[in-house]
Amino acid sequence: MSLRIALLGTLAHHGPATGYELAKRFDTSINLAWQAKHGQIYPELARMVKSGAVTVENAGDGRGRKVYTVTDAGRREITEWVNGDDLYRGVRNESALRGFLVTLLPPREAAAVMRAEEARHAAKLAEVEHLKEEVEARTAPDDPFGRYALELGLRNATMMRDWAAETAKDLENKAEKEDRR
Amino acid sequence: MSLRIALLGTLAHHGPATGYELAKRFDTSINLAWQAKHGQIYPELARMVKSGAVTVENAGDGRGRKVYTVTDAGRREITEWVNGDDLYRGVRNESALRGFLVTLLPPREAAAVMRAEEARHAAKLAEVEHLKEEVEARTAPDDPFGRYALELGLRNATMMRDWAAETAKDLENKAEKEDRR
DNA sequence: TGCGACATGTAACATGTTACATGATTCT
DNA sequence: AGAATCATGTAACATGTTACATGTCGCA
Repeated sequence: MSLRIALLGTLAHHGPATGYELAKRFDTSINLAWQAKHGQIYPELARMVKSGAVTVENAGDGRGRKVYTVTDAGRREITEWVNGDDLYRGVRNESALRGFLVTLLPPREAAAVMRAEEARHAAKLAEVEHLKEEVEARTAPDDPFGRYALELGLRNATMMRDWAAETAKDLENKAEKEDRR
Repeated sequence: MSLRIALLGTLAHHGPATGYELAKRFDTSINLAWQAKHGQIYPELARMVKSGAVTVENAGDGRGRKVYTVTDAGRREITEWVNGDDLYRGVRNESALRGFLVTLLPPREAAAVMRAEEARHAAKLAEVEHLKEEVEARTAPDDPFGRYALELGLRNATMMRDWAAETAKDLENKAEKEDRR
């Protein structure tokens, strides 16, 4: 369902696009909210044509490009979904799982694992900051599309990095205490 | 892969358990890191027996309970996974998607959507706080298993709630500005 | 005795990823 | 001419959810 809404939303905001273009948009700011590969996108577009949420048009070029456009029914679907309370699909977070399991290791090793985790999140944060600059350079300053999600991506990466750092610190303290014994 | 690790980790920390018990543990603190239903757990346990990560024993009671125990090979799998950098399976976040699409609505409606989002995250935060108290009452104060993940869950819910609130505020400001025009 | 929790398992389905397959256009 | 990118699609597989199917045990 959510993939469908993500595709409709992108079409509603940026205008008609091909499946290929939609796939590439999942590499930009919307990446922080949703993603999909073309192997999932093409079948979904076909389903949406059938159900009337979008229309197709053959671009008529040799490549067989197909341009998709949202219909009013499609726009209604977006509004309904946004107003719904679809939330919390099961959380599945490898970092949190690592935070869980790390206590099975001796504190020194555990701390090293969390320092590595911190580094990964710091790198992710830099990535999001870069993406933000890119988006800001490309879009009008008063166009908030993607801004809110970008802000969330930034906060999330920061939060994860700090959590990993503090967890590492805590484990390092524990290791030291153990040494003194 | 991660489900397998989550199951092994739980067995390693709490000791041998049945599939049913493992399923119930996914409703406690590990819920903030990973989850699974019994429909996924039983087949996975069968696979792990085959590959030697766990052993089974029939409890011998009429209910046909089967108790699973981690093997050394299973423990090794955990350590390897924790030390790996398995991270960032595609982010799929309905809240962020809502933050994306909300700008397609008029500011007043959009603000209402984000206020509802704020309320959902505030409720989630309360839930995690409650879970934390429960865990703290049940486990020894120096047993950090689950504590780090719980802390992350707390931070995440707080971050999401604040983000939703600030986004709502921004949209409310926009609506007001529009009214004055 | 009947209900709810305990207990295991499978089947059907939905979602998501990777690999395979094919061909056009553009740039060097 | 060859490589990279554009462009669409399907098949095989992995993961996750829901529904179906079956039976036990403890308690009111």
